[in-house]
Amino acid sequence: MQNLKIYNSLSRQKEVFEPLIPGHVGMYVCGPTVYNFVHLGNIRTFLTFDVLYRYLQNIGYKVRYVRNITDVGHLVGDGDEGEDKIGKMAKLEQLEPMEIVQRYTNDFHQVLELFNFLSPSIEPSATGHMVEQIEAVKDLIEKGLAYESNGSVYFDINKYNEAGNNYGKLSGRILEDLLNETRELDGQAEKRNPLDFAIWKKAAPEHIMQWPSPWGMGFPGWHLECTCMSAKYLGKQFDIHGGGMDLKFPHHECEIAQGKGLTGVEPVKYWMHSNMLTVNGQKMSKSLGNSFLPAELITGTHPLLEQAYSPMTVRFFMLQSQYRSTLDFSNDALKAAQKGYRRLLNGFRNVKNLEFEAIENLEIDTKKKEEIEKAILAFYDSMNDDLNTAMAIAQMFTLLKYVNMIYMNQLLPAAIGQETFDDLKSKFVIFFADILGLKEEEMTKNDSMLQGMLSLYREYKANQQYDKVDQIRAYFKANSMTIKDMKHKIDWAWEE
RNA sequence: GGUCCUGUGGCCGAGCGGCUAGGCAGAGCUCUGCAAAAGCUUCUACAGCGGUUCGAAUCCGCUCGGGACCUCCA
Repeated sequence: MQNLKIYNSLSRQKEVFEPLIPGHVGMYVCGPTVYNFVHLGNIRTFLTFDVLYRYLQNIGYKVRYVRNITDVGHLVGDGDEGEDKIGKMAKLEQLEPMEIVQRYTNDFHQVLELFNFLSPSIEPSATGHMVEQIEAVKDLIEKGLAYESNGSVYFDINKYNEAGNNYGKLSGRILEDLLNETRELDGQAEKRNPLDFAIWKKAAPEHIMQWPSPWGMGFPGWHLECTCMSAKYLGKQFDIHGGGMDLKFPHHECEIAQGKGLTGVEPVKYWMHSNMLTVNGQKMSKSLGNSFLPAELITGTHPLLEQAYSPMTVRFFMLQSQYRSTLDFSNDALKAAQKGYRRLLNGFRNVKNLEFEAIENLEIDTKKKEEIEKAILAFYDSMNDDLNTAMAIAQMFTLLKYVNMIYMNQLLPAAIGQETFDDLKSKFVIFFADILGLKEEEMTKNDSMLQGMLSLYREYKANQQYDKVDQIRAYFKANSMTIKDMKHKIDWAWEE
């Protein structure tokens, strides 16, 4: 098996993953700003890192996964004079800011559960780390990398670069270009350089979220929280930092500058960025009005949706592409994913009940045995190749073929040997549930009732009462199920 | 305008110098009361034009199309 390789945005190439501390991984992912519902585009990013988290653990790493909640400091609009997002919603909805935060944090957690995301090890919030952030601002001023101006504090990019750093290296920006493109924004007069960014903002009296600081009442800049919280829980240097592609600049660029400025060392070893979810070729975003909320998806109520899709269908759909590619959302693609997912799911339900039966003098089918073993290895190789879940799923379908053949009595377990059989059985479950994080969703289902229906079916069929037989099939179909009428037994499956 | 990514069969989507990815849809076969399920077989590809190479979907150039970022964004 190969080593895990990760595409590092910093070097722009795939690198062999070597954690700073052998056997341990520190991973930080930018969480949501909880001022509104998370949409499907957000979910794609969290999915990428959920799978990474699962996979790292599965191959034996002890992982500390930190994902923050941004509950202050993220401004609305282009300028630094914009309103705080939480504060704005609080005014609109006439709620206490913390009510807004709580409401959307709760929603976020429900959504994560719906899509079967594992909880991070630590989920810190920006407002819970005000002391750390104020200390960091003080520290940066002392180091000469930040300056106060009219109650706000700005990070001094020129000073930072003079000290031998390179602001812009992550996103490939050139300082001069950035300067030429600087827009006319309010508050620029306070800055020594238009590119300097706020690490502490003075709050206007009517601003509802503000804290006392050595520079007066104010609130921290958006980029600062991630720097402080990642350093606090993962150390001044840690392994993986993830987030959506659209956070690369300026957010992650600023994080590097703050981290390096504070500690003198490169804060992150591997930067990972997941690509955007698009709708008709355009980035899904709230401002374009083409974003779906999870609730709209499950009920199928959004105008762009032809039907409802379950969370696992969506999870599977997203996993069929590689995280660094854009993924286009469409009804046709979702429908295809639904069928594929249910087929795999039926295999997952069946594989657990397969049992090995030794048969003497049965010749081993070497070709099949080898193909199974090859597919299992290929699954790991695919995951190791920068989390190529699309390719990993292709291997799952190869394995599914054999699961089905055994289940249908078309292949005897003994023909592939006990070892390969056991491996097929255990790995299929691990791949499906533990690594890809798929699961059986609760549809209307009652096992003992189903078994009763199936025994009636069997009886009617034996008596050749085909009208009754067809009737039972219709009941199943009405519940998204289908009867599998096989030579050796009768069973049911989710309709694909 | 600057920086970068991208264009694969009916649809989605991997691959990124030689080896049929895969899923969905279509066609045929086996099984079946008829079906369904499952297995088997099978049809459609690499935007266009040049170049490099023994060999290119994969590298290079140009043209055309799509997209992202450039202080809201996952």
